[in-house]
Parts: sequence; C-alpha cells; structure tokens
Amino acid sequence: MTLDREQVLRSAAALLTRKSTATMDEVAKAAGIGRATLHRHFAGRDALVRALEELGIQEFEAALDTAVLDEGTSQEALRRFVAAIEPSAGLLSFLVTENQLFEGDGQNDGWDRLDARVAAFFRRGQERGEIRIDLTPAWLTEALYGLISSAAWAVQAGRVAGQDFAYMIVELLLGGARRSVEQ
Amino acid sequence: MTLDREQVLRSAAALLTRKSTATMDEVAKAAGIGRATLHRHFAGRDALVRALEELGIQEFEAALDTAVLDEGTSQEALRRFVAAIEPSAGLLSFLVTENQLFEGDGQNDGWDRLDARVAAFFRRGQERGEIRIDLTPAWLTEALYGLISSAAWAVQAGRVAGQDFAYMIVELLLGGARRSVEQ
DNA sequence: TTCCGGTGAGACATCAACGTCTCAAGTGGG
DNA sequence: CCCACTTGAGACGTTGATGTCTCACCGGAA
Repeated sequence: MTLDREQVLRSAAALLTRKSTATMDEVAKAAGIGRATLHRHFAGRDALVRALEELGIQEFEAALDTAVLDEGTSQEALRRFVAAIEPSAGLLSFLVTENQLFEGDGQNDGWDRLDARVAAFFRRGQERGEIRIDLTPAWLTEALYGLISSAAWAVQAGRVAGQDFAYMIVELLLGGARRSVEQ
Repeated sequence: MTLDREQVLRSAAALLTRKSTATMDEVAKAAGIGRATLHRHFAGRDALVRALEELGIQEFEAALDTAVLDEGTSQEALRRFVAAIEPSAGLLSFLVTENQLFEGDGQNDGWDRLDARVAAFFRRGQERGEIRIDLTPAWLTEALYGLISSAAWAVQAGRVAGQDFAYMIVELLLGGARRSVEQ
C-alpha cells in the first residue's frame, strides 16, 4: 500500500488549521498512519510545515490563475478569487500565522511572488479608477489576508454562515460597512 | 526591590506579540529578571498567558470606554476606538490567535462581553442607517479584529506606515476599497 | 507460492522546556 | 546597624515531543 502523500498533507492541513500546535503523533493519527511512516516521508515537523507551505502556495497560485484577475471589473475579479481560495482559507490562515514566527530566517520566496500579484491587482484597480488611491496596495493585500483568515475562523467557530464566505469578504473589502446614500 | 508586575507583563506582551512561542526563559530575560523570579509571580506559562489575557481585556475595555461609542457618528466613534486600541493592538493580536488554540475549555468570558459591546455598536449603527444591514454585526466584529491584527503586523513588518494605523483600518472597514463616484 | 518493499507498532535515546529547590547576595525598612 | 525579605543564578529531576531503530506483518508482483 503506497502512501498517498497528498491525502496526508490534506488531513495534516485540516488538523493544523484547527490546532496549530498539534503533535506529529496527532498528525499521524489524523492521517490514519503510523508516526514512523509519517517520519519516513517528512523528515520532521519543519519538513512537514514546509511541505504544507508548498501546498498552500500552490493552491494560492492556482486560485490566482483561476480567477484571472485581469478580466472584468475589480469586484468581479476579486469575487472569483475569494471563491477560488475559500477551500484553502484554513490552510492559508495557518501558514500566515506560522510564517510570522519565522524571524527572518529562510522564508519561502513564493509568498513574495503571491504578494506581488495581489498587490499588482489592487494597483491596476487604482489605475483604472476602481480602487481608492489613499489606501496602499500593500495594506489592501494585508487586509485581504486578514479578512480571509477572520472569515475562515468565524465560519469554523459557527459565528457566521459558511455560504456567505465570499460575499462577506468582498463586500466588506470593496464596499465597506458604511451604508451609502444610494443604497 | 519589589518586582514591577505591570512592567513584566508589558515586556512579556511585547515579546510574545513578536514571537508567540517564546520560552519562559526568554520572557524572563526580556523582562530583565531571572526565570525563578518569573515563576514566583506566575505559576507557569498558562498563568502568564492568563494574566496577559486579563491585561488585554482590561485595555480593550478601557479603549471602549475611552471611545464612548454612543457619541457622534459611527465613523467618529470607530475612529476614536481604533486610535485608543492601537497601543494594545499587538497584544490583542497575540491573544486572539492564542484563544483560537483553546479548544473550548475554560475560556475567559471577558471576551464575550467585549464582543457583545462591539457587536452592539455595529447594530446601533445599522439601526441608525449608518451601517449596511447585509453584513452581520458578528462578521463586522470579527472583521474589525482581523483588520486590527493585520495592521499591527503590517506596521511591525514595516510594510505600512505606523502613523496610518487608525486611518487604514477605519477607512477600509467603513468606506471599503472601492472608489466611489463622488470621490 | 515466494519474495520484496512498504507499513504499523513499539522500544529507545535525546533534547528542550518546565517547575522546584537551594544558596549567596543585595535591598529596604525598622 | 541589623534583619527580614526578595532576587538572581544555577542545579536538579520531570515531562512531553522528537527522531531513530528494530521487528513482525501484509499486499502485490514475479
């Protein structure tokens, strides 16, 4: 029985999303495999996290590709992206906080590439006059990540409905909470 | 030389904000005291975190009191609150993620009280017609926390300017990133 | 059937952090 | 001045997670 590496990473992601301090033993049990087997495929906890990082980056990138941020209005593009990233929101949330722990040492540069793509999206929106120019692309990028994490957590905690995930994020990020005059 | 408990908690908060997995030894060193002394005043890591939780709740509550959310428009009130919470943003961010680890066991009910006050603020805004009603108070509350955390982190990482802290959060949360017609 | 590679279970040593304790030193109050 | 109290430093045992290893087992391929 050959190990399904993908499936192991999936269950590890699901577990670590809920409990970021989970033990290697817990991760193994969650994947339905032995701890020894887990070690055979991932040299250690660090290696596991790095593999999850690769997975997260890959899914993030796939979501960006799927969304085709260049097409249509900023709102339409962002809505497509958030909908595409939703299944990975928990993993992303875990990786973001995990990344904050790394104090500057070898940080996967994949994140920089993704940050750049998202920031570029907001910048294009500004150039087309669809996005405010008094909020920097860097801040909008960070805010998007924060809202995705918050929404993922709020949904999991049952404080908000899961079906509203994309709507909540996009409406708040683009439209804001203020009730405008025309609506 | 009597130990300054407040000062110890401050430096612990500052350290744990940056490195949430810091050791008791690191916390002690950061506070300029010995590990034994730290243990004399906080029975263990849990006790320390709980003390920080108390501090965070207290500062959060103080910020809510300072802001007087009932007065003026929602925007003015929110701006006052975010400005008041800014010094505690890092600590809050740490406590929020720390809280997510606690799987339902004894959770400080002070958070519920704070959540209720914030949610009530958004609900009042909705009733006065200042806040959209298609975004629930619960989501707006979570989103506010997420934006505060994101902003605190982004400022510390040097990705955004610290002086824009309150402006960025309030403008994005209330106004949204979309460029409106009249502005 | 017979191998062979991968697996699960468990034993084992290692290591880092924890919590406790002791003791010398220093401070402040009486 | 002296004493009570607190601190800092370090030693010590304990715990929990880690990483490695062995061995029996099983399923698929020859």
